[in-house]
Amino acid sequence: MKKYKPQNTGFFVQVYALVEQIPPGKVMTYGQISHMLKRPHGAKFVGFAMASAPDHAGLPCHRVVNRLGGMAPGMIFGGEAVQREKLAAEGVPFLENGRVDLAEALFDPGEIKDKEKGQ
DNA sequence: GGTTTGACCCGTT
DNA sequence: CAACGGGCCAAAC
Repeated sequence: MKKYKPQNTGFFVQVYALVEQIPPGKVMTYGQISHMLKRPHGAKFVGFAMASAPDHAGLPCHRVVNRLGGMAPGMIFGGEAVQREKLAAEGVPFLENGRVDLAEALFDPGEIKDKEKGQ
């Protein structure tokens, strides 16, 4: 019998809710999300949440990048180059070094609070 | 039901 | 300044 109840009190759920609020043309970093959820070193779990992303087909996990603005390895999105095209198609600016321009595309979490609070 | 792996970031040596 | 380890949720075997 599981003594843990993964319902709404899970770290993954909070990540899903946050990533889902990321608007097109914007991106977020694992560290930013983890720090937002009060997890000092939970950046791993944020990435794990993306890898374990269940039926969250509408979850823009491709908008979540690492601290360097790079994308996930392997063919998780069909190819790193593919993810880059997806972000570029949404209006996400890129740098000459092949990384996401976090200075312009980095989504501000404070807007989520204002949005949910305003509603 | 227990152990291991998994898309990372920050602190310390 | 650079490299290595730690951290701790959830699912799969």
